Amino acid sequence: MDDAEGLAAWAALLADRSRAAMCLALLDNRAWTVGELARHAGVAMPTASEHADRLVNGGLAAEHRQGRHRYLSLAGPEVAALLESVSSQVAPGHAPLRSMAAAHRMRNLAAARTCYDHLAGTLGVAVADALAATGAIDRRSGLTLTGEGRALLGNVGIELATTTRRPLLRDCLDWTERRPHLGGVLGAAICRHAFDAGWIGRIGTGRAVRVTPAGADAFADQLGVVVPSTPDTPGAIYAARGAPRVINA
Amino acid sequence: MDDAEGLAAWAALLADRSRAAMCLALLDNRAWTVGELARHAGVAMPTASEHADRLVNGGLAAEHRQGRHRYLSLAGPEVAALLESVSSQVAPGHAPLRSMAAAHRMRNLAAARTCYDHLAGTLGVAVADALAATGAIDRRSGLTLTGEGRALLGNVGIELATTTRRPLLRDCLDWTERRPHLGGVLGAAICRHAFDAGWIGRIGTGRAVRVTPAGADAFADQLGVVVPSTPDTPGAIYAARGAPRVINA
DNA sequence: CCGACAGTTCGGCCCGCACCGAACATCCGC
DNA sequence: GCGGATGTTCGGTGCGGGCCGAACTGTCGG
Repeated sequence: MDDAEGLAAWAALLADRSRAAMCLALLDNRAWTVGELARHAGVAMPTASEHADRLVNGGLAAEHRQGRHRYLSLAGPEVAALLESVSSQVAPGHAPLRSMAAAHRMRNLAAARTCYDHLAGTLGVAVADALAATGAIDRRSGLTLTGEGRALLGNVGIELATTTRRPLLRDCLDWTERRPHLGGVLGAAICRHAFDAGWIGRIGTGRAVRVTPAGADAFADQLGVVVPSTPDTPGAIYAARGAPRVINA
Repeated sequence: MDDAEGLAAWAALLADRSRAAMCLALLDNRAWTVGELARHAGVAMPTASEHADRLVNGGLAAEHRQGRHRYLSLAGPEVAALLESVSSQVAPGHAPLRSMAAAHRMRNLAAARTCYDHLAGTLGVAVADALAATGAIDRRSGLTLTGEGRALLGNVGIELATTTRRPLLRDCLDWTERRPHLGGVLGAAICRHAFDAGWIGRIGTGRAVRVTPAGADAFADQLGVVVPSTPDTPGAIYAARGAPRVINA
């Protein structure tokens, strides 16, 4: 009975359009200031400030005050995973797109994006499929990283952190593809390496990413991934939105 | 931006104490009538009826009308999994127990219970640990059912459905133990077999289960599980609550 | 020291919605 | 067909909370 109280309180944090928008924005694993979140959600700053209080007090977000800025980020990978799960669950009935720009953004998001700290969209699913096809991961009984997979990643230069209690790899239901992509330590390591090696880069300021020409070759040669074509988008479209800044070293 | 709308709408379904209580009740994978849910949540029937409408329209619950009864159940395993995930996330800060009876119920729930259609609590975690210890499942790289595991289950007489798209096995973070127990097809098969073979039985009308004496031997001999002691509880404690009925064949 | 900027606090408005009682609609058992 | 039980519909009430503008605090830059 008192569990219900806690569950309801937790859900209430997401049960508001503005807070939901803020949480989804934070899913890009970067820290946003209150002002940026306010612009993103389309509310005044006092309102966003109150929402920020509730998200932090409710344990959904962490704050990081620095000078006159107050940065918000998600409280942790568990929160991100949960938000993604809920999003995928909700996704089926999504509203029709109203403008060319929105459709363009949607195409970019669907093609390749980050999901907290790993790859998602057509690209993310393609990576998961390629690793399964080459035997780097095995889905016949559960989900496991094979010895060949470890060797492959070692050759590519992807290190897997072993000191964390986080699952090594886990399926994350893709929001647009409705099929699983890879999360966990493995998913994060691949994504990080793809950024570091210049295989991918952000489109504008959102979660969408673009595969670079060199990246397309690298994905194909080193991971056996057939990279889907990326529509790309002039960054100007995003210019109206507040730009989140990265603070973590 | 319109994702936020959907996410908020979904969360709003759970963002009410009464609806949350109803959903948690439905987690026992049985069908409850509106009246039972009303008593369980402590609200009048008209209120519960409206809540039922919203849960069904929102896709969280399915309804099944039969005569003058209207049975509610969770919409599916995905919904159950999501609810369990959220519950585990929320659990850490749980309120202190106010009565002896509540403490008793809590002990029973913590010892052994069902989580939708698989085993949870100390028992559920013990099963997962035992399968890992005997090499039936492998956690070194992801989570897989080994050949030995398949053989073991075959000997015990547990059949694994292969026609479903549901994951064969997956970790489900335990609400009380804060460690994973087994869900998915495997978790459901083990739980079903434990009921069918008389290894476990329900305590009262809730989610709590008790390991029978024969069951304790069977768990130990056939699955290598050291069964934790079950406090057991006189069913009378539960008598005040409305009793859910099982309708599925 | 002073403007500009980021964020917070406060007061007030208003909408949504959870809740109930009463009346109504169904269905069951006798 | 007649109670009695299960649910639903309909008004009405009250509370919570989302929102904003205005005033205030604190920080950075010069």
